[in-house]
Amino acid sequence: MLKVQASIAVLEYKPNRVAQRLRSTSKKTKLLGLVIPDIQNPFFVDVVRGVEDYAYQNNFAVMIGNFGQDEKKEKLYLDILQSENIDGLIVAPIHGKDKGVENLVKKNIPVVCIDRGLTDIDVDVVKVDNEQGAFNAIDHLLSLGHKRIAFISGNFKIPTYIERLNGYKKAFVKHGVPYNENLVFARDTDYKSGFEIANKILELDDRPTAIFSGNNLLTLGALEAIHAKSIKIPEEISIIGFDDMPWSISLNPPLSAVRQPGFNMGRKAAEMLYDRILNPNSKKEKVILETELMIRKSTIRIE
Amino acid sequence: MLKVQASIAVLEYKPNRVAQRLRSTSKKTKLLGLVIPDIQNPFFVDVVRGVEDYAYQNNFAVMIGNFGQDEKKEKLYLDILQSENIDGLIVAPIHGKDKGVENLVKKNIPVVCIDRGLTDIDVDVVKVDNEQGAFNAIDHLLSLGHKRIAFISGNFKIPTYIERLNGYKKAFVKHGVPYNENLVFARDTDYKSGFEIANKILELDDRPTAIFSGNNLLTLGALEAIHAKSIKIPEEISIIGFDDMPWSISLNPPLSAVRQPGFNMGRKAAEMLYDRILNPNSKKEKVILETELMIRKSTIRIE
DNA sequence: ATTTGCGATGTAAACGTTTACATTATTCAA
DNA sequence: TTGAATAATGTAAACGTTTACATCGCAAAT
Repeated sequence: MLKVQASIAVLEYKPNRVAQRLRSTSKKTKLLGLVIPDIQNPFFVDVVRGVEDYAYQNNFAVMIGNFGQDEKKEKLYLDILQSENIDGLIVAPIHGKDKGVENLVKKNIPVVCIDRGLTDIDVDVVKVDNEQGAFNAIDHLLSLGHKRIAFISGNFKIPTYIERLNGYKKAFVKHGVPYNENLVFARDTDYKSGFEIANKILELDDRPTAIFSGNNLLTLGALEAIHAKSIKIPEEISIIGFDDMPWSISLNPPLSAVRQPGFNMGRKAAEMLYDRILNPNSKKEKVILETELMIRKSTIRIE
Repeated sequence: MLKVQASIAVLEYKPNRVAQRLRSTSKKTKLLGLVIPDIQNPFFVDVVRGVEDYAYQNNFAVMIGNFGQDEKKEKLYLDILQSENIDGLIVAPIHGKDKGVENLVKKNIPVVCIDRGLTDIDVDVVKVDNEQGAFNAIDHLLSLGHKRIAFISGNFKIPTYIERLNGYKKAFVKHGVPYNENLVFARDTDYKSGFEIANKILELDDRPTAIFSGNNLLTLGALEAIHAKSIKIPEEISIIGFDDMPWSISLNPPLSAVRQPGFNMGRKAAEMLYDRILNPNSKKEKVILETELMIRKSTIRIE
């Protein structure tokens, strides 16, 4: 063994990553940024795990920022990560015209968007076929005879929810059922919104026979509202949610849901980011993954 | 306005955090490390949110490592964070004799332990009264007339689970019911373990009338196993879990649980870490927070 | 007008690496 | 044994700050 190598071993020398990152020009410093809207949402936890899985295998460290749909907070994390000299960034932009993310792309910092793309600029993105996923859910409900189907959505500034709304509408068209815009409600993407919107829906004069909720947390909030009013699922109201969870089967009742492959999305995004770092000028890639409709016990046929 | 200040504003100059961190001696660089066992566990997500909440308010960035109870992975993250020149670290050590964490403490790097302490060394820690929490759960079950109460635990190398076991035993003593060690099962802390152990329990000749599960994920796994066998909760078996979740009320049935204040634990840990950074030689602090017993519908009196 | 005081600006070294090159040591063939 | 080739080691500058100190400019006081 060489003398230098031997000393490295003896002294347990570990290079200082800060100094490395400061000096290094070749992108070998190995730090990824990951900026997500809501770490309480199990879907994004899966994404984080996917990213982290790839990062770990490839000796990257990951710096995570959770912005909770707060635009200021997102901006701060973007600034921080940039001034941390990250090699690249995986981000779910707060909305389709996110200037903060746009700027990073323009500065030629490797960026891949996850769950949602950017409308005004060409960027790598890995997402799910939201329109098809929502279509499948509503198609299922309509096939079961439901006509009044409420949609608890997140904010329509987020492209994901626009796409899900499109799928929702398309299914109505297919079944020749008129679409009623009074039945779509959009607010935040958290538990509380789901709870509150569901309460409003349940108090409607002509109560819908089914609810389609736009994400994990909205579903869970809606469930609490329904149970609080002792309304029976699925006998009195059907519900199907976007996003599946490992424990969906243990909910009351076992929840029908549109499954997104969160872990794979995260992993794929990390892979793509790695490619982008190595190859900054290659064509931007759009990866659209499939959803899967999980039919369990929260949806039922009505006459 | 001064000329220099003016130029800073005009050019939108943002200091490079990497260079700052490299040079700075005063601990003003503002980077915290956070190392947790399982980001899929909603309890730790709450902890992360608490830490992040404090960090955001105080302009710290947080670098998160999720080690999934993999000792090598934990070691790697500890090394990485150290060579990132973090100002301090919040960590849930993989077990009570975690040499990696011990070393950091010895090197005088500010460390606060969360959820679990270290047995061989004096360190700041914020945790919950696990013994009391488990005692309350088992006391509740025994008061309801249960005598055969299985315990689905995590690995007993983790101090948390030893403490929970102690609470379990203590409750038996109080009620004068003999404690049966064949009813305590310890493996990993994840969903799968909960599922598998519950399966084993449910196939026991003299099937327990109640289950106490050691964490969130174990509970959820156990629920799936019970439902898969179409065993009715609470009529045929009662279950109570350590860790509450926002959606516990929407589980089938609404879950009785021992609530831990995860968010507050995270926040408190971040505060303590900040103090420790500012004041490296002050006396180490132990903060023990209270749990709360949430009685819902998964536990029932038997004759 | 000159001095004093203090805020603003300037300067150089240092943090621990990488980069690019120069130098020294070792190996192997002739 | 010599020389060439190659491996190992040495050197200096640079990355973008902070630190500590020196200098400058300007207002108020003399």
